[in-house]
Amino acid sequence: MIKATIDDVAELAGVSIKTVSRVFNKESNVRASTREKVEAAIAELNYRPNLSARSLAGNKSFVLALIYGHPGAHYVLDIQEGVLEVCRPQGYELVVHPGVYQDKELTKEVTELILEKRIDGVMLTPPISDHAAVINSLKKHNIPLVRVAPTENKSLSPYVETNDQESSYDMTCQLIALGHQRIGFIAGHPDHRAIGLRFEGYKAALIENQIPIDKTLIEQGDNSFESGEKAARVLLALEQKPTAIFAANDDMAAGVMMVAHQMGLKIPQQISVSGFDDTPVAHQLWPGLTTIRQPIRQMAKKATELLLKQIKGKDVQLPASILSSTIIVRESTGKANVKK
Amino acid sequence: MIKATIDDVAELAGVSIKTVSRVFNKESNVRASTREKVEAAIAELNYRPNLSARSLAGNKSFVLALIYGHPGAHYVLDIQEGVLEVCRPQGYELVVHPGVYQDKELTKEVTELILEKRIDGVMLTPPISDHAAVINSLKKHNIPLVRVAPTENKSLSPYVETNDQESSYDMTCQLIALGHQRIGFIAGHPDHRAIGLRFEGYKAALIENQIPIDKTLIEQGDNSFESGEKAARVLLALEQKPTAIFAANDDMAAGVMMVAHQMGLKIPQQISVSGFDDTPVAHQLWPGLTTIRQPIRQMAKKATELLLKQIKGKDVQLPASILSSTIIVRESTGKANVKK
DNA sequence: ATGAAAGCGCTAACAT
DNA sequence: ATGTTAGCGCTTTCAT
Repeated sequence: MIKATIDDVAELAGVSIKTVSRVFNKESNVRASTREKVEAAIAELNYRPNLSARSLAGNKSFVLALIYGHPGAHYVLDIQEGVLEVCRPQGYELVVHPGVYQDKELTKEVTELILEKRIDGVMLTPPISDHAAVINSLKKHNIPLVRVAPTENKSLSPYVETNDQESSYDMTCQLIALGHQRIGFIAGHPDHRAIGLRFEGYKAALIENQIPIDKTLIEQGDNSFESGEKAARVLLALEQKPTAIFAANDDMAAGVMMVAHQMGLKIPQQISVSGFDDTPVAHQLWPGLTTIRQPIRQMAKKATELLLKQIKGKDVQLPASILSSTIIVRESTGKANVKK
Repeated sequence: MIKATIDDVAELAGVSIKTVSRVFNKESNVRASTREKVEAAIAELNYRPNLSARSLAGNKSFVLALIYGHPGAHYVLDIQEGVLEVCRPQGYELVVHPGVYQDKELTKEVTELILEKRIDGVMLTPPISDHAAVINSLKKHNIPLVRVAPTENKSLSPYVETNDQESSYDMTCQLIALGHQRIGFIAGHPDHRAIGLRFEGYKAALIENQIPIDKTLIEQGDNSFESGEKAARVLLALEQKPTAIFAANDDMAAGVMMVAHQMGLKIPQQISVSGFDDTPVAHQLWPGLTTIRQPIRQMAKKATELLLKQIKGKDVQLPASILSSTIIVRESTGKANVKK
């Protein structure tokens, strides 16, 4: 079936195996006519080079690793599929490694993985994109690295990011335009730095619109639904309730909606709610959640390109391009119901 | 760093490389004292065998492939992590391949993947577990195969499954016990056979309880939220409305809840709703969705064990063990509100 | 522009 | 119980 080796191809094409190798690796110094002969032989035999042999001889594995923290299943799967879409056609495979940011063993785990499997390049996703020890170890071993949405030490590796801060700013401005003045904010998990930027966007919008920042309106969450519920219970029990709550992710926003429903508050008439991420939950909730959609798959594709470029020894310039998120307006936000 | 080769270890331990190989591969015929010497040398040099060399010489890749259809991001990620948990400690890596059941190219894609990457074993998840062409191709190439929740041709490969049908039966009985007589059912995508069994469970429960099966209460969905909405609009517009709706998955159940909310129907007072899968959505909806949780991760772990057993040439007996699902009761189901 | 020869680091088959 | 000798199918180096 696929038993053909480089020798078979060489024989059929009437050249040496080195020439076949050159054709396959798109090296120069092959006459066009020779190249065609070889390509015909490859096609006829349905030849595929043996990866193990290539790796052994060339000291490369043709394998990339994706180390992911857990910002949600859809995020991870989207990243994963984006990477595959780009790396497979270029002959690279992907190995995935679920990592836990707080795990003391994480750095060791990752280091062993890349050393044992001779990984050619690594991609890190939030929150691990900002994990200093992992990054250092990778740099030390000189492994090509690319990060998705890092917030710190951006000069350490190529990366891709999205305009989270700007989107949050826009979302907040939109709420203000709807007449909201008391806008609650539920911040994300502190380990997850990229989500921290969302808070910055919120603050910037308030300042820009000369609305004082009221600390009682700001709660700390941890990205989970439950933390959203907890924060909402605090915010909605305030004497001066917010008329809108902006949660740093959809899961927490879903928690807010749950509490609002339980308290008999009408959304959006009595309380507007908005989230961030546009997870599937966002449009399955009632009412539909106004949120922000990141171009996750495109980020993954772009990042993979940057990684492969590095692996192939090409220069990658910093900073990488920034991809834009989009506000998705659904039914959970509406005009402020301000008592006059 | 990890530059030590088998020769270095052999030299340090004062034995031949073959003996080192034997120790590493846990072969017999090594004296205990020799084994210890070798192990000490391995530890001292932090030796890790080169995977490529092992693959090339042994004609094995130490790589498994997971071909997944798309039954939902959490399902996929759960499976993936379950597989990794078992295969990594045994020295196997995992390569993932998102496949589309309807894609005409799927069989070719999978075949090329296993041939080019010299995959040692393959796991199929629903709905691809029942994809005859893919299975045949794999069998033809003699690749060890394990399937998650197949419904057909079960003798073709080892597999793991859960008691979907029984769970659906139990869920339906539970609704009946709450006084429901008119129970709507929204069936899943016909390509996804495992979900079809859920319908069988529903029917069995009705028959058992001598409730006539009313075809107007049965709608065909496709596993999507939108199809759940569509089906709910039909069911809830019936002259003789159901008092409960059981959807074959959570996404469709979420669609039902959305429509009920829009129609101003109180859940569960006017309409009970239940789903299947216990996706994160289930407890983020308001009210919380009564549903069924499958032991996805355990299934994946069990399946991986079966796959590795096959790869190592051990006999695997059919049928494989059946793991049990659990009914999770939340607030979306309640007593039937039957007008007397 | 092309080829010959020497490994890459391991396993397998066969000694001993 | 342990060692020796050939490869596995490529890439690399160095000729030509």
